[in-house]
Amino acid sequence: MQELNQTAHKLLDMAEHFTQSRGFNAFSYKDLQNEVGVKTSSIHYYFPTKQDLAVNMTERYVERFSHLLGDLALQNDNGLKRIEALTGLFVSTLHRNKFCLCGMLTSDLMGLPEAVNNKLCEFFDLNELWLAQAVELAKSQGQLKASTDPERAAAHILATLEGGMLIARARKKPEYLEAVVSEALANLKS
Amino acid sequence: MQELNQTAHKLLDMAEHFTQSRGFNAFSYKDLQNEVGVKTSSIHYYFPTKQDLAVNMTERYVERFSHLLGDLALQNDNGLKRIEALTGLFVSTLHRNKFCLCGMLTSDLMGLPEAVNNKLCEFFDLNELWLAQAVELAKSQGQLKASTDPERAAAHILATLEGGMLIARARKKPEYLEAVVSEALANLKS
DNA sequence: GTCTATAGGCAGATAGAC
DNA sequence: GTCTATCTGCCTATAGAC
Repeated sequence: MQELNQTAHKLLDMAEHFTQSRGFNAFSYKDLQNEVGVKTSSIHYYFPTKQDLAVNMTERYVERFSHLLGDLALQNDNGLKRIEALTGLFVSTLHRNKFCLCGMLTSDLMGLPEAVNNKLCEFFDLNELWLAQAVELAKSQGQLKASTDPERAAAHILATLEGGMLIARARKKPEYLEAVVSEALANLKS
Repeated sequence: MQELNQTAHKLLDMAEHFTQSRGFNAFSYKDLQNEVGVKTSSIHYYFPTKQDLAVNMTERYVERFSHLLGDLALQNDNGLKRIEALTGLFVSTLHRNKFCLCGMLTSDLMGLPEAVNNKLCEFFDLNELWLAQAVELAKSQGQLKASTDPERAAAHILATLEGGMLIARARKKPEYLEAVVSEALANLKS
C-alpha cells in the first residue's frame, strides 16, 4: 500500500461507498467528480485506470478491516460477544443500504485484476482466522460445545454472515441477518 | 411471464450465462449479438430496454428454479439427501465458474427495477420454504434433532449456501461450499 | 496537483427498409 | 422479425496549459 494524500483518500472513500451500495461497475469517474469535486482527469492522476482504483480501494479496505478486527477483539474478552460484535458491524452496514465491499467485488471478479482477487481471499482468510480465535475463546469459556472444531465453525459462521447479509439486503430486512447468525450460534452452544 | 419465441429464449440463456459469470452490468447487447448471432437492434425488438431484459430473465429463471426444486423433492424421499442434492446443484454451478443468478443480481439491485427485486425475494422465499420442508422431513426420519425449528434452520441453511458459494467462488474452491454446508448440517444432526 | 479540452470507443436505444 | 444505419450520450483515458 502506497502513501496516499487526502484527495486520494477522499476518492477511495467515495469509491468504497459507491461499490458497497451500487457495485463497482455501476459508477464512473464522473460520479466521483460530482461527489468529491475533483475533475475526472485529476482522478486519473491518482488512479490511471479504474482497475488501479479497484486495487488501491481493496487494499486499503482490507488493511482497515484488519485493524478493526483487532480492535473488536481487544474490546471483547467474551468469545460469543466478539462474534456478536462482528455481526453488529455487518448489520449496521445493511442499515446504511450497503453490502460487504469484498462480497460486492466478488460479483465483478471476472473483470478485475488478480491483485483484487488475492485481496478478497486475504479478507476472507482474515475473518475466518479471527472467528476461529473467537470460537476457541468461547469454547474455553464454556459458551460453546467442547466438541466444536474452531476452523470449521469459523468457516460456517463466515458463510452465514455473508449469505445472510446478501439475502437480508435483497429483502431490506437487516434483522434477518441477526436471526440467521443467532440460529447458527444456537446450534453450537453447549 | 409472456410467451417467448426461440430467439428470445436463446438471448435470455446467454444473458443468464453472462450475468452468472460476469454480472449484469458487465455485458452489453453487443456481447449478446456476438454470441447469439442476432443484431442488437433485433434484441431491442424483444427487450426494448436492458431493464426489460433483466425482468424477463429473472422471471424465467425463478420459474425454472421452482420446477427444479419440485423435481428434486420428487427424486429424494430422504430429507438430508434432498438438502445435499440442492447443495450439489450449487456446487456444480461453481464448477462452471458461475454464481447464483439471484445472488449476482442482488449486487446490482440499486440499478434494477423493483420487479427484479420482488423476484429475488420470491426466489429466496421459495428456497427457504423448500428447505423447511426438507428439514421437516429429515426430522420425521430421525436424521435431525427433534428440537430443530424448520423455518429457522431453513433460513440458516440458505444463508450458508449463498455465503458459502460467494466465498468459494472468490477462492476458486467449490469444495469449500460442500464443507461449510456439511458443517451447518452436522450441528443439526441428532 | 489540478485544470480545460478532447480523443476514441462503446453503451443503450430508435427509425425505417425489407 | 431481422436487418442497416444512425443518434446521442457517457465512458475511460490522454495531452498539455497553469
